[in-house]
Amino acid sequence: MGQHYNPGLMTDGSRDELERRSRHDPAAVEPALFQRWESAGLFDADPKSPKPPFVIAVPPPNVTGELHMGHALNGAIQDALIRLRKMQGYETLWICGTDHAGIATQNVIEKELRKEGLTRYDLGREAFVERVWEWCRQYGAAIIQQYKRLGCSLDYSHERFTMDPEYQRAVTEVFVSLYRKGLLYRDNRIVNWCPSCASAISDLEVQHQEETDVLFEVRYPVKDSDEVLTVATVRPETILADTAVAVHPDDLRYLHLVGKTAIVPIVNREVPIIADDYVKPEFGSGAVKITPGHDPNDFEIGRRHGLPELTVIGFDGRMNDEAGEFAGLTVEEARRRVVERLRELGLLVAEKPYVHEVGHCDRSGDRIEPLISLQWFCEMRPLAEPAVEAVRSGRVRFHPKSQENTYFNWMEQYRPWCVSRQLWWGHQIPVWYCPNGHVTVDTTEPERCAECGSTELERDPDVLDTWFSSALWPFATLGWPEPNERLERFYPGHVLSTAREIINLWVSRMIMMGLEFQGEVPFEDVIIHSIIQAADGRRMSKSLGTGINPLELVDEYGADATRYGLLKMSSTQDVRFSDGMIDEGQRLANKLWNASRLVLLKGDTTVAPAPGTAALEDRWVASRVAGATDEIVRLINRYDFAGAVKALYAFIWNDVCDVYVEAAKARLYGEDEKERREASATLLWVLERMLAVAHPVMPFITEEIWGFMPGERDLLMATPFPSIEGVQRDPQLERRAEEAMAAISEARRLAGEGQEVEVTIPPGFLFRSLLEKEKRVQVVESPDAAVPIVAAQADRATLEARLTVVRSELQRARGKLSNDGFLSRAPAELIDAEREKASRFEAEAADLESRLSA
RNA sequence: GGGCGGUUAGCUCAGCUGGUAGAGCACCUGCUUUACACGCAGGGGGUCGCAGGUUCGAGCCCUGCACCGCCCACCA
Repeated sequence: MGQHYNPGLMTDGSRDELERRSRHDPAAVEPALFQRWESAGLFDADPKSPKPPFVIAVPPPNVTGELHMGHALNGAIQDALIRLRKMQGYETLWICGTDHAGIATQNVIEKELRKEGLTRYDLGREAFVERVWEWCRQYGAAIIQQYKRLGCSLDYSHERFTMDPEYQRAVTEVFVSLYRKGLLYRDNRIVNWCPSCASAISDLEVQHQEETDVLFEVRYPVKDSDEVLTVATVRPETILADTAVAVHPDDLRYLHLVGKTAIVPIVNREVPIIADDYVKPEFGSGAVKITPGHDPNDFEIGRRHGLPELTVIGFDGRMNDEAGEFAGLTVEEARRRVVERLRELGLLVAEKPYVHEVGHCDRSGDRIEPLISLQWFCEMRPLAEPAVEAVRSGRVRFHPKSQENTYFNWMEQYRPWCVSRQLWWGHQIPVWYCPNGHVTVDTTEPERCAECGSTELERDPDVLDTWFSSALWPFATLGWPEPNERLERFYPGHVLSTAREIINLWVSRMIMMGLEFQGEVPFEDVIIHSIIQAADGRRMSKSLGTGINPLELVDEYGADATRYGLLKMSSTQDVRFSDGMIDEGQRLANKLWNASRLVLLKGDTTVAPAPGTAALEDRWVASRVAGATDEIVRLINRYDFAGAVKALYAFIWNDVCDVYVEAAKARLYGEDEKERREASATLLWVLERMLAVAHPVMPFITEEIWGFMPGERDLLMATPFPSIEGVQRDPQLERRAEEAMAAISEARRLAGEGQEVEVTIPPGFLFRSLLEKEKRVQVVESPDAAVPIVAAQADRATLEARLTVVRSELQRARGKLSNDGFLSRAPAELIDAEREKASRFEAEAADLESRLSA
C-alpha cells in the first residue's frame, strides 16, 4: 500500500499522451491499471488492521460458470460498495471463490464423457471424481479472471472453493453437529426424483411449469356391487401402483361405499375405499385414486391410512418389475399401453385436455418423478425460527424490504429439507453403516462401528446438496472451524448482494447456519438486485439466444462504461437491457477524460488544488461538489445505485462541465495571471474531487486520470474519500445559480430566434461570462435589479402569444388564491409562492399589454 | 390457488413523507467555439393502464378491473 508511481509534476510524457488522445480508449489501459492495484496489494485485507472491517462474501459462481449479465451487475454493485468503503477508511474484504455446484458440474463432465462414448460408471466413482477435479484445475474458475476484467476488487489471494479440504472439513463438522442435535435424520419418504440426474432434489430445486396433459377418467368397479367409481388421472400408468380410492368424508354420494373394496383395473388389485379430507368433492367425480408410491399427496394420505406403498416406476424412469407386463417400458410408453388396455376393457370414460403445473428439475429440465426413497433430511423448524426472528427484528434487512415476504413465506413452512444427492461429485455424507444396521457419524473415518464395534463399515455413498455447503460460505471461507484471526475479524460480514431467485435457496440458509454455528447473522443488509432481461423483455438465456455477454460489452465500451450502465439499469425489479445505458457510461467516461485534459493541459498545474473563495462561481462549484458528494454517498448507503449514478452524471456533466468549466474559461484564457491561477486551482480541486467520487463506479478511468494529476499521490483506490467537512455549502448561492442559468437559457432561446436580447443582471450574477459569449445578447448590470431580467425586441405576434400564456397562468394562480380550502390548508410557503407567481404574471401581463398598445 | 412487483414522452427508466410531470436515447433547429461531434445551445413530444373514491389539491393515498413479470403452492 502507499505505492507512489507518479514522480511529481506532470511529466512531458503525460502531457504528450493527454494531448494525443482526445478520445478515451479503455481497452488499451484497463488491464494495466488492474495490475497496478493488484501489485500494490490493494485487494488484500489485513486482519491486524485497526480500521473497522467491511465484508462482503461474493455469491460463489459455479466453478464451471461463465460471467453473465447477472454476475456483472452484481459485481458492479459489490465493487462500488467495497471501493467506497475502502476509501472511507474501512478494512474491506470481498471474499472470493467458486462453488463446486454438484449436479451442474457433474453434468458437464458426464457430457464430456459421453462424447468419448463413456459413462461415469465406466470410470467408477474414484476415477470419475478425479476427472472432475482434473477439469476444475484445468478449466475451472475462469470466471474469477473475468471478474478481474470488470475491475472487481475481490480478495483474489484467498480464493476459496467449496471442495477445498478445509471447506470439506467445515461441511463435515456441520453435518455431524446437526446430526448429534437430532436435526438430521434418514427416512424413507417420497422425494422429487430427477431421472436424468439420477438423484433426489429438494423442493426448492423443482421448477413448476404449466403444461397441457390429458386428463383421463377411469372406472373402478366396486367389489360385490354394480356400482363403479370414476376417478381422474393424468398419469394412468400409476394405476398399477394404486392402493386405495378416496372420497371426502362428507360426500353423501359416496358415504355408503366407504369401507368397501374397489378393484383397480388391469391389475385387478382389491383396494379399500377410504374417506379423507384431502379430497375435493367438487373436483371431477369426487373420487380419487391413491398412489402413495408416486404422488406426494397420496403419500401423505397413505401414511395417514396405513396403506401399502407400491412402486412401479424405477429410479431410471422406466417401469420396474412390479409393473408386470409393462416392465421395462418408459413412463410414456407405459402410459400409452395402459390407456389402450383401459379402452379395451371399456373402463376409459373420457379424455380431456388438462392444463396444470408440472414440476421440472431446475438443472436438467426433466419432469420430476415423485418416488419413495431413503434419503437424509434436515429438520428445519429449530434452524428456521431464529432466522425468521433475525429478519423480523431487523438484524438482517432486505433491500427492497418487500423481498422479506419471499423469505417469510418460505421459511415459515418449516418443511424438511432433503439434503442427500445420489451423485459422486460433492461432499460425501460422513456416515458409515455396519452389517448389523448400526449407524456411525463422525468427522473422521471411524475404524469400527460406534455401537457394535464391527470393522466392516461402509460409507454412505451419497453426497450433500450443494446448497448445504454454500450455506456455510460466509464463515467456512474464513477458515472455520479452525479458530483464526481472519474469522475473528471478518465474521460477521455486512452486505450480501444477490438476485431474488436464490433468497430461499441460499440467503435463508446462510442466515440459519450463521446463527447456528457462529451465533450471529452473517450479514446485516441483503441487496436484492434487479434481473436484467433481454431487450425484448424475455429472459436472457443462452439457449434462447437472448443472452448478451458482458465481456463483449467490456471489450466494446470498456469496463467503466459497462459498470456504469449496469448500475443505471439496476433500479427496479426487472429491467430490460438497453445498450443506451452503457453508451451513456461510455460518453460520461469520455467526458471525464476530456474535462481532465482541459484542466491539466490548459490550466496552470503548478498551483495547489484548492477551491477559490473570491469568485462567486468558485464558491458555487465548491458548494456543488459538497452537495453532490453528500448526495451520492447517501444514495449508495441506501443501495440506490441507479440514483447514485444518475446524480454522478448530473454533477459531472451538467454542474461541472456545462456550467462551471465553461464559465471558468474566461478566467483560464484571460489576461489576468491571478485569476488564471485561481481558476486553475479550483479546477484542479474539482477534478480531484470528481475523480474520487466517481471512482467506486468507474474505477479505471478515474485511476488513470489520477495518474496524470500533479503532485505525489497514492493510487486513487488507496486514497481517502474526500471529506466535505470544511467545504462551504451555500444553498442560497445555488439557488441564485439556478436563477442565473434560467435567465441565460431564456436569453439564448430568444437570441436563437434572431431577436436582440438585453439582459439586466443584478450585482453578483454568477455566470456573466456565459452571457457575454452569446451573440445578439447585451448585458447590462444594474444595482437595482433583484433578479436577472431578460427582455427582447419582439414582433407583435410573439408578444401576443406570450400574453396569452401569461394570462392563463395568471388566471390559474388567481383561482388558486381565491380557493378557501387552499388558503386554509396548504402550507404557507406554497401560498406565498403562489402569490409571488401571481404578482409576477400580473406585472408581465401589464408590461406586454403596454408594449402591444404602443 | 396465494403473495409480491410493474403499467409515466417513440424507447429505457426516475419521480423522496400527496402541491401545476423529469432524465438519457431517438427526433427537429442552429453551431467546423481554441477539453470533448462519444460535443455545445435551443426546441417539439405525456388526459402518468382503466373506472370509481378520499382531498382545497393525486402519477403519488383507498377500492375495483385489465394486462405484464416474478416468487411460492400437494387439488387428482
